[in-house]
Amino acid sequence: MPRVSLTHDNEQVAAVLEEIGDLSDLKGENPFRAVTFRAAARAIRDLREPLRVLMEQKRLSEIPKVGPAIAEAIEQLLTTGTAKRHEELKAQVPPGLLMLLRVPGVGPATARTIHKTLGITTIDELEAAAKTGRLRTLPKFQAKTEENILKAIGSLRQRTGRALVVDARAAAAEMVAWLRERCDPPQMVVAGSVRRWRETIGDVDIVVAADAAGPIMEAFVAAPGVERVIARGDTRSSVVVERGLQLDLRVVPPASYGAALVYFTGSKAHNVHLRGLALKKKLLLNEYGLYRVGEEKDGTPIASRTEEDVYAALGMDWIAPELREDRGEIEAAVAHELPDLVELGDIRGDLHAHTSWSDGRDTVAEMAERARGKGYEYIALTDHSVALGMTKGLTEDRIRARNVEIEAVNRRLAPFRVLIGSETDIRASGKLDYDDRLLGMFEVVTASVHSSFAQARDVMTKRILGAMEHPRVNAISHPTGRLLEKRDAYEVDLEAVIQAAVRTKTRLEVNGGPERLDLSDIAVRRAMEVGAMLVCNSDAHAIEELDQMEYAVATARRGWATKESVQNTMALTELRRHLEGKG
DNA sequence: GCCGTTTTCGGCCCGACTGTTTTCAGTCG
Repeated sequence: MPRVSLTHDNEQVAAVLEEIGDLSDLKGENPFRAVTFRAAARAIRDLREPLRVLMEQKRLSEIPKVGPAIAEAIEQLLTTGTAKRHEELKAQVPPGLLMLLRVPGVGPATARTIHKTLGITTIDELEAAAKTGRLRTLPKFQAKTEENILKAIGSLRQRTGRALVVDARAAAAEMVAWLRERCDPPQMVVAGSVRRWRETIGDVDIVVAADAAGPIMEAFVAAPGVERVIARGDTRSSVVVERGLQLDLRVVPPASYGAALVYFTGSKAHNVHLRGLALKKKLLLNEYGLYRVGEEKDGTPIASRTEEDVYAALGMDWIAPELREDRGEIEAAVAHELPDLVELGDIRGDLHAHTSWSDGRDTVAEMAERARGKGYEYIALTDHSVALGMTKGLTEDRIRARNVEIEAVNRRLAPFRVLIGSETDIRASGKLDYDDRLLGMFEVVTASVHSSFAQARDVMTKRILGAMEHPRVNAISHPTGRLLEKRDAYEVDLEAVIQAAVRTKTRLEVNGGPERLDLSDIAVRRAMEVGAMLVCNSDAHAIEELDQMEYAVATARRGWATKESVQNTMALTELRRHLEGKG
């Protein structure tokens, strides 16, 4: 999974180096050259210093995989914005071939073949060729391959082009910081789907309460990073920033702040339902306040200043933004029966994180110290099992070696506790990647699917259920395997998995990786209905990513999860009792 | 392209899986 880079520069450079790797592959150059460019990109994402500083201090060559050629490209990128090597490759490789790589199952070799023989450079052309059976004329292409490519294109098309919540939050935070610095409005909040923690974001809504809108609008459209101004008005402006993300700013009078917040937080369905409810009470709700019908033009609102006021005036409890999807939260609020949602502060530890022993960036000690710094009582370090060769999965010898390190850290940081964990692969056959003896070496085992995503639904379901039956498997990680805007969930009978979670006391993970959020909020809701237990995890591969717990908890909240339903809200002693018995 | 020596070029985290093949290339993680 790509990590969040330290700075904007670092991320930009990493992205270009990665693209050089792809282009070099497409051109058919020495494949190890591409490997190196990608490795350098990864090393840059792992950096803890800005590239610019390293360049100024002539220390670029200290970065792993950065030699003379890549250092030159980095310098060019940082000083001129482009790299010679990148431009040359772009000129030599037909535009569009890069897009073909986005089709799962199409790699550089396939892309090259279909371009050379059929002249195809776009996904549309590829789809047409597959539909008319022309792909079949190529060597090593049969009906099945054609079918797979069509399926892959189909799911590619279903993607919405929405931003991941992590990217939208970053863009929103940058803008909010800028506006605070320039104008410091008394009240400002990011509303909309960002505030509701939806898993993907269409656009970002920022609501500000101020008497004079002029200065803040001015600052908004002049913010760094604004690529295009769509609209600039007295109460509302819209701009487009990087990657096409749209930011809307609404300025409302301070007296209307609460009502505006309700209105701009949404969801639309929630608002429609609320307004309908208001009408039944002969009230009218708009973005300025709650009024008696007929008085909205010149009357004083019954409520408007805070959200709490507005909900209370409608005879209901305040509703957490994560619940505002019109999925029963309004009825529950009227009946004063809203769930007592789990909160970030309830989390006592993280049960899924990686270290440099497998594919993580940071050491056991660094991960443990950061976890302790977050106020946790424990962290399970769950490095990968052997099947994931690419991730340096742990052999028995390396499990033991890692244990020595963990024990030393535990002595030093007590009473904080590092739990000896494993993220064990569930292989295509359904077999776990470690035998029972090796599994017995771990205090926490989370099992997950990382291969053969295309298995038939019943095969995949059996595969996962089989793992859940195993007495040493405490949890199933990212149970559906989806990558938002990138890869669909695999076919699996999720209802059967949720039922099995209750029966076998296996926990279902809510994975906080912003591209996963898996289980989804919908599935969490179902798990709550049948009484399955969850565990909220960061799946961190670096110390900063421990903060991804926030996304896991938000997703659990969207699924109405309570503290009692999330296992890692337990204190260590209680947790240990559960782990021994399973669960 | 980079690395680490076997100091001047050979090897490059590698295993599982698929779809096409009778032995493997390509993709994925």
